[in-house]
Amino acid sequence: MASSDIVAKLWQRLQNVAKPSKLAGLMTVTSPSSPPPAPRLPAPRPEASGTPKSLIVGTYERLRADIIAGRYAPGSRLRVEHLKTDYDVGAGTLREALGLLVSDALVLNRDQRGFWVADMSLDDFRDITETRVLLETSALRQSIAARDDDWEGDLSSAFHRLSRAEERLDNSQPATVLVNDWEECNRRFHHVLLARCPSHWTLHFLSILYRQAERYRRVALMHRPIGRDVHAEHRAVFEAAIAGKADEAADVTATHIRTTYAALVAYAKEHRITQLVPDSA
Amino acid sequence: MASSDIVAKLWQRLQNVAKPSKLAGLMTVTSPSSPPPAPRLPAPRPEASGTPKSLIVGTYERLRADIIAGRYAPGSRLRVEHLKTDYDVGAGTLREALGLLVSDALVLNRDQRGFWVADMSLDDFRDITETRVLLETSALRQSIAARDDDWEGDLSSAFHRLSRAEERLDNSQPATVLVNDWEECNRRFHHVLLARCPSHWTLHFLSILYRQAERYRRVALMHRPIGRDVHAEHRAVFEAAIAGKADEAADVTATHIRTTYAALVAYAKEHRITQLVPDSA
DNA sequence: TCAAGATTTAATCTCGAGATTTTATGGCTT
DNA sequence: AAGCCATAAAATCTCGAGATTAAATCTTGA
Repeated sequence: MASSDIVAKLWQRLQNVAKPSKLAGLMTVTSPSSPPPAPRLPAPRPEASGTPKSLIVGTYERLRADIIAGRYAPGSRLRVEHLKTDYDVGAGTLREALGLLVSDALVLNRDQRGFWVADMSLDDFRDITETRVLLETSALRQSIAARDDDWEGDLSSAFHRLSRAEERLDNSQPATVLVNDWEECNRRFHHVLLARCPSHWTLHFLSILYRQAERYRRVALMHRPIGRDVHAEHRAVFEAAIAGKADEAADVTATHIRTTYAALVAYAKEHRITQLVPDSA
Repeated sequence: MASSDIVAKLWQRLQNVAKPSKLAGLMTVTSPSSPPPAPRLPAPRPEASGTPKSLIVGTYERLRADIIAGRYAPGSRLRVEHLKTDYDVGAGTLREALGLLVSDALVLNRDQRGFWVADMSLDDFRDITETRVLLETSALRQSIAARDDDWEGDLSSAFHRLSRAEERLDNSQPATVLVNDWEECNRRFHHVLLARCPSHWTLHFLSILYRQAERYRRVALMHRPIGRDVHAEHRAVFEAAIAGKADEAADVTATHIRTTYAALVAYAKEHRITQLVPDSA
């Protein structure tokens, strides 16, 4: 309840929308029955992309981007009848795209009762964080145990690119394009780190958790840019992994993953105290 | 490759179908483009069930039961055009039901290329087993740490029922109805064990793994009935959990989960040597 | 005899309209 | 004034047919 409230406030700030009334502010996050709150600006349909994807997958990706970017607030309903005009596809197509999002647990679906965006809360983020620590340290140990020359080369490359992206972020104000850039480099670095892990199931679950964490990371990022400490953590993981020090790499990774959570909690508390104490309209 | 081959043989024995030619036997498991191998006997549509479910969910459950029971061989294609007549629903409905199975990873779906039953292999089962050990020991520790009187009562009840089901299986030949009964009791026992674990994500992933393991467990069960050692393991977990001995409970649980995998490997090897060395028709 | 390209077949993908269920609204009773 | 039931509105769910894409077959040439 309380943490969910805090996230709601963060969310509103991130979206730069006029703050609704006290009741509506709560409803937006906690209740599925809120009135349509989102501006009608879905991501454009890319005409000639790399590979010709099906309409379902294309719609799925556009919807996912919109959800992660916060165009649809957590807890808000996703009505097929409305969305199909926004995204310009049939009802069945949109329905299946939503089904894919349900697999990612970004969208929930109760039988005969429609779809809505999964809620966000600090408790949920902590759960995501700790589960990810458990799986990622395990996967990292297995990946390091099976390391080879190719892997070390790929890892060096990914680390280098990430470093450059972090420099760019460090030297400027947080801009969406830079955040997207860093996000991709960060994803790739973590992906390569675990590339030699033989457990497909562990990797599958981690990919789900990573996508979930994306929403929270984005909130934290827009307010507190990447610091040199984060870069130092990446460097420590990289060097330990290359050296084959599995225990050390796992420890640093655990700390690294938990750092984002701690940063969001810290910001949420500070935010609540200094800026959003007056909650009236 | 080799382990996948072994599972294919197990599968054929379980289904009691005439052994196809060498090529066809391999194709059935490894290739998605095999001719329709399954008998057309889908589960009947339950007319008046407990709660009125949507057609999509109903079809999903029928399909899942048929896949787990082995009516559709691993790797075989699931063509919407054929299935919609068998299950007597529209194409869109069947399509969405298949989408739900994709979430469970019991069915795969390549864009524009249709659906097929997920493959089975001993490697995959080992992965499932080890990932489940990692998550379930973690969840069990958290559940025990948060135990209370209600939980102990529920656990005693579930353990009692499981014991009775195991007695019934022990005293008779393996029959499908008894296996189904034991399966449900076993599921419930493990579910109650973890009921106090606060990590929803861990439990979510475990539920997926449990459903996956169901297919493999069923193969092992039909050939090697529940022994008293399995019952002893359940008792050990139960007593340690009630007593609050988290480390002990976790250790026994890990062994318990790995036992099923070891039993299937042992049977597969034995089976291959004594009976299926001649692979010709 | 083998390989590459064109034709045929078959399946998936997509859409719009109709049937069923849920939710919201208004009036009535206690 | 509060709670409950009937009515109305809106949304989900479902289906069949058409468009698009992938696979299989046949033909042609080297």
